[in-house]
Amino acid sequence: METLRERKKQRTREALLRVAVELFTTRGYEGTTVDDIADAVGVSQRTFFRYFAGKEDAALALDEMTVAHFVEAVRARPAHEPPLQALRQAVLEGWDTLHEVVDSVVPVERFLALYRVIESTPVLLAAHLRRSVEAEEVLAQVLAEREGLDPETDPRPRLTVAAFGGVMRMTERRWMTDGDFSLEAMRELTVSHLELLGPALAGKWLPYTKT
Amino acid sequence: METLRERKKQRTREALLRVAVELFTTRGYEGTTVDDIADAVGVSQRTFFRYFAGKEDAALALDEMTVAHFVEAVRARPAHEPPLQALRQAVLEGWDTLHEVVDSVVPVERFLALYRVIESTPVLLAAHLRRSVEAEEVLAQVLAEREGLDPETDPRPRLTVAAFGGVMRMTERRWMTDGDFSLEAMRELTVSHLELLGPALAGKWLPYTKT
DNA sequence: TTGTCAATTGTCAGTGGCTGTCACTAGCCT
DNA sequence: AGGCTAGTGACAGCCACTGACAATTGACAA
Repeated sequence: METLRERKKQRTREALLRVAVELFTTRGYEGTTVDDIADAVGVSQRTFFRYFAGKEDAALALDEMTVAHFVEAVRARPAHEPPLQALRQAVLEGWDTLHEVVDSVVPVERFLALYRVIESTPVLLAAHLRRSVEAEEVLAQVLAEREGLDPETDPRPRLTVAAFGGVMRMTERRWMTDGDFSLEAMRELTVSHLELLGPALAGKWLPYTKT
Repeated sequence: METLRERKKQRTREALLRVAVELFTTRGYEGTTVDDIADAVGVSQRTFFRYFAGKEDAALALDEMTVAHFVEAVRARPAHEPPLQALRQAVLEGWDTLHEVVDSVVPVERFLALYRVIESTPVLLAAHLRRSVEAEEVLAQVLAEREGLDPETDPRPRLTVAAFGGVMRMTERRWMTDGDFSLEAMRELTVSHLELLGPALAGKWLPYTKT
């Protein structure tokens, strides 16, 4: 077990994160000041900044956890799967097991609400995109290892991850704007987009028939 | 011709932009305050904010011009070209004619230096990515029109643009970090990446042989 | 030309994110 | 019990950014 100090720290951090998410999803990101969060938790503003690098960091902490979770899922995929297939399966797994990562802080629904805030707040969206791109670097490394390649000389790992990442973020955006805001809908969107990717990139487009 | 007032405004804006780029590339983005820029031009800080939405906006103004230029290049591509081919040609054209867009403010080399600053400054990179993603929405619309499709029902335009965009940004990053910082190198990287995209996404990877 | 109107600017005051410093308190360890 | 150290609060200060108002300057008609 841990020392009392560490437990206290953990509790403070969690309280800050929880309150931050609560306020961001109710009053909006810009409508919430760091003082609001600190006051609600009962600590000084200075203490908030000791736990989070910035307001942004608190808003994206949960997102970062899910990204790490996804990367782990890719690592855990059987080695015989082709790269794109491994990414695809890992994403679907990631969505299916979202609650395992997020529930310790807030219920999944609250996280999804936060996601909407991120997507609709320019500065948060920007930061989110940057982190996604950073994650791609890690993913490329993972793919390269799986295939026994060096990403510095063989561009295919990074290439695959970049295209895949582009499609995933486009899927997120459509998920937000299309009406259905359920994990099931996200699953379906993901599958159909990944299936269409090949044909869409290959030369001329045949007439499109929705499945 | 225009009124004196408009010419003055134009000159002020251009002076601000030029000085901003100058300072960002020499002292770095964070190392430059808005007051530095305003003082160097001889206007008040308030005036700076009347011409640019923020410090960020000044740093990315040139980038935005090149993006618009690229979108136009896509629009101008012959209708018979398949979508991905049109994007590819337009990008290459865009790099070849960079000077036409940028020279009116600063020499191309200075712009390339600014690009490095953007890529290496987290907050700027984030904003740059967000703008790129916004541009993708426009591009998807353009592709859809070319093919006579509705992007709301047919995901292929957005899909293509998303994958393409991912690859392009991955190319930018590699361009920065690989040694050769010339437009020619960028051209070659672009071509080789786009050529490898198809094979990289298709199932298992064959042994890679550099061309 | 001159007077009126509108656009542009500077000044000032204030908010909010974020950081450095320093004294103080509270858990830890012998 | 008492010294050590990690964590905290209070305070001062920087910088990006905004609203409000007054002063200036170009535009345009009488």
